[in-house]
Amino acid sequence: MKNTYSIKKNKVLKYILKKGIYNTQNYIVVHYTKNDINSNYNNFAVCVSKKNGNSVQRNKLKRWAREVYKNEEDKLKKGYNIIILYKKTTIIDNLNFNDIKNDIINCFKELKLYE
RNA sequence: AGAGUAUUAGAAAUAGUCGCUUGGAGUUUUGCUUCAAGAGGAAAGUCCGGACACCGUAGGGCAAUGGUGCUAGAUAACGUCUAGUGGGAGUAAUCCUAAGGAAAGUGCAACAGAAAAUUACCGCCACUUAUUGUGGUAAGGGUGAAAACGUAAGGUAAGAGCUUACGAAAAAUUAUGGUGACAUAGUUUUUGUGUAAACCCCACCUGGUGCAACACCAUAAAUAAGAAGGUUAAGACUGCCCGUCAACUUCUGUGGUUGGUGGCUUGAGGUAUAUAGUGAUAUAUAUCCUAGAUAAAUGACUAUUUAAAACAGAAUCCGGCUUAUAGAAUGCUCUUUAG
RNA sequence: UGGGGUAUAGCCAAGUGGUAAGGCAACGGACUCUGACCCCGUCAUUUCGUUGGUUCGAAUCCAACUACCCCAG
Repeated sequence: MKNTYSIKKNKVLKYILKKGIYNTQNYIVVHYTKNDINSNYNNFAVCVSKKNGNSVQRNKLKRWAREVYKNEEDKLKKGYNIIILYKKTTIIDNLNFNDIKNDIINCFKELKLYE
């Protein structure tokens, strides 16, 4: 992930979740806003709730989301803050990597984040 | 066939594409290339014990609080472990055991029952004023979770460890064995309810906070005080000059916002062999260096083969305990059946 | 990372070793022309989050576990 930075401040996350535009799929919610500056980079974060399982399953969900973002990074527009949320009802037992991948790609398409 | 116990490992291999963290080397310069390494038996719960750091303390002791509680040993230490003793479960292998003191003192023991610790309701016996009385007695009845050693004989007015025989338990003491807990045997005395996971007594241990500890670097706002400087259109002493104060600038300091670095992984380490020991473990020699992230790395996909497989993710480190755990493998032991 | 607390009927909640008070709700009855208020009665029953232990006896004492909540920074 060359041109992205991770979001570290709690204030920024809350601002994006309040003011941002979002779209939902079966397992995933994506929020985004524009950056203040006309910049060449994106800010990115993944959130997994504690209701989604124990730490192994949460870690795996995070890795999947980061993997999808890494593969789709070059096609995206620049200058946005993006957050990927998992819904509280998603459980890892019935899921594959491809389900998550299709969800995220559909979200990005609906939000018109592709160039 | 069934059971017990101890230990081991806890998905693997090949090829390809993309990618993360740390370290080394190279190039070049802050990027790239290449090489190597990269989660567990419980990393979990945070239930104990330590290392380490800071605070407190001259050094030590007593008390309080809290904890532990058979013996000997191991260990840095422990509430842990090993080997035993006593008690309990099991045909057995084997397993379980907070297991000091109730004869230091206090408290409690509902209902029932006469009585829950020096007790007498019914009853038995004697005397009698002949009964709804006095005295003796605790064998029998009944209550209860628990009732003042058990059985038999003697004895007696009736009875009673009152006496005797056999047996049970406790205390003291002697002898033998054992490092010791304790065991065996004998003598004397006694038959004194239960509860300490109720207070308590006895013995031993115990200062507090915790890596978000702590150290260093840079840094925001406001600023007591001190030192130096000497700038001015400027305030005061003072009308002017010098000077001093104030103000100004810089530094120290105070204050503690934000970010970073260290602490951070070579250690009560691992592996192998030998020796000592029943064992936990210890000693010696040789050899090896095996995660160190910071919103948190160790991953994703494709193809082939075996397999269909759990519980589960390091966060300062170490020794234990407890809890979760698919299907397996290996060693030893016991019981039953058949040959 | 460290520390603390709670769990009792559908809901709220008392109960400090001797067999679980009370209120709301629910159900049944009574009153009323009908409904509400009022009145009477029933409802924890192998049982106090789960498991095990101490005790004659445990919601209560002890240990381990589960779920939820709070605090410091």
